[in-house]
Amino acid sequence: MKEQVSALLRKALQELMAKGAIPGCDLESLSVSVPSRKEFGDFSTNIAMVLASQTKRRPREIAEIIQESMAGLHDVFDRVEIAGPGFINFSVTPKMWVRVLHTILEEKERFGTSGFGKGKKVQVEFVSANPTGPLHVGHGRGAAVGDTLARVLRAAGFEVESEYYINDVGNQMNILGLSVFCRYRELFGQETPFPENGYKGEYIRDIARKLIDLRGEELLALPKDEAIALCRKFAAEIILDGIREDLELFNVHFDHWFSESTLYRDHKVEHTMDFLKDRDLSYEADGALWFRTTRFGDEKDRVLRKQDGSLTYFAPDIAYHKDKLERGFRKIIDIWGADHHGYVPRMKAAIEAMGADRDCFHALLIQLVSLVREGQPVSMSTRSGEFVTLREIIEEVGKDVCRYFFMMRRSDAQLVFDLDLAKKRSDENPVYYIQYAHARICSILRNASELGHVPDVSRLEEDALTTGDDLDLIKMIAGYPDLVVSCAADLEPHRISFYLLELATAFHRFYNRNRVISDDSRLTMARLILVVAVKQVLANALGLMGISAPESM
RNA sequence: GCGCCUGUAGCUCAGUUGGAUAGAGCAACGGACUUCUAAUCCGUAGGCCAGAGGUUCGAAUCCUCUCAGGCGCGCCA
Repeated sequence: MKEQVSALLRKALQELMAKGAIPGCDLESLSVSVPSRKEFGDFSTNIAMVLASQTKRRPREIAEIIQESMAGLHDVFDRVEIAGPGFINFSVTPKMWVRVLHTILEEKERFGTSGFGKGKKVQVEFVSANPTGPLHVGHGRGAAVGDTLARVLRAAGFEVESEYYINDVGNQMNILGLSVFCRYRELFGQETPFPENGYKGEYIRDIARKLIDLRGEELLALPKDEAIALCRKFAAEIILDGIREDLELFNVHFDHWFSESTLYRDHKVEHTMDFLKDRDLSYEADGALWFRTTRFGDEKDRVLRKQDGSLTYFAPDIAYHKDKLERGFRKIIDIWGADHHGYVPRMKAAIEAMGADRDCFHALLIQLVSLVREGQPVSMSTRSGEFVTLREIIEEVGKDVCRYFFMMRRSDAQLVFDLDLAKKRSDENPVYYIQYAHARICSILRNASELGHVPDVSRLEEDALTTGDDLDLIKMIAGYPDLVVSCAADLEPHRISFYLLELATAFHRFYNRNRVISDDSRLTMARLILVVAVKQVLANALGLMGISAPESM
């Protein structure tokens, strides 16, 4: 609808400009918005004020010219008014609004999708936790945000690939192997000093036990290095399988799992190092190899190869992102913990060094999640192995609640996860509130069906819905496609959760003040179609968040 | 010391990227079930948008400074 209004306005402006009645300007920046107050109509534009400020003419004078040129569109607008300093406000006719219902019922689960992204290839990489332990709540937030964003971008017409980067190379993997080996030996009564920086969680013992089930005491006889390597491989596989299961349980699916080790296997790290060297973007100093990131706006150069000859984490990461570029992604989105924010400038530098536009890379930073139970913070620390896993939370409060709660805040704001609230089945819990709206509609439809009322769009009469309550609801769902676009454009998927809450509120209000099924068969049909449309939008938006839309509760 | 993020109602937070009289939810208070699911609704109250300057027709939003909190500033990952 907004698009239609925008198009009509654009057409009117073009004609006026051609006649020289108003100053010219590029129509790209034309902004049509939904005003904050109902009295200001359905849509509003500030174009007259923008044009006026460019030419020192009075805004209202220009507004009047535009108003006049659009006054004839009676089938679309009830009113075109000038208000305030020079806003032009449009009120769309009820008939036009009712037509939106046709669109929704025809498009069904496709309603809200658009061609905004124009098929541009975009990659969203998220979670990417090291396979050294189970996913914890922090990873859960990244998973919820990343998966929702991927779905949102897809709906907005981007060609999206979601990816999990497996850090299966490097020191932390050796420590993992060593940690498991120590527990393994302990289980045979061979006391072994546990590494200072080892993984202390109980899951390490579980893995050691599984290893014993499979291989018995075989490893004790092997050379230590070999035994540790075996432990490492075994542990990584088990942990990664666990991560996959947890994500599946969380309704998060990846299109692609990318293993860091393949970068070495395929010599991509090596080639990247050569690439930088050939362009004089790296140099030797103090026995190390440095990348000239300062050429691309970083505050200091960064080490690629350490004095001891081993690579930093950064080196394969550059190769990884080079690979992303080579795979043809025009927009690369990485979702990281906020504690990695210092890493953004050097990654942008790397992107630019590889000849791409630095703005095609986006790092979405996810802030900390803290858990609260009975008003008390739940203590967590990864180091000591005392952390609450994602799986525990899902099992305690349910997948749907969990996904919603992680999306209740902007991703760069800290999140307090209230476990007691999450389990409450009342109006305080937004998830049940929203799902209840969906279930209620399903119930109405069941009752209607028993009475022989079957929603049929072809029998929808355009003047059957006239009350403010009916139209408010239509306007709300009509705005859904714009919401999806704005979430995709700004990479802010959390807005979906707020929209859902507002839509559910609008529906519950409607329900309490109006009857869908009544003696008036014309109105009954129209309202049935209206609630089917609301149900569809609720389901579509919940779907973007990976949350179920129950038929009954 | 330098850099990034945050500061909006008693609490938790939105605010569509500069628009009109700043909005929700919870908590508080008062109401609504003979009615399609009360896991619901309606009403009341609640504000120096941390503070001070600046930019302009117009600022919670942009710029500068100050204050408060969080996080970074590894040849860790």
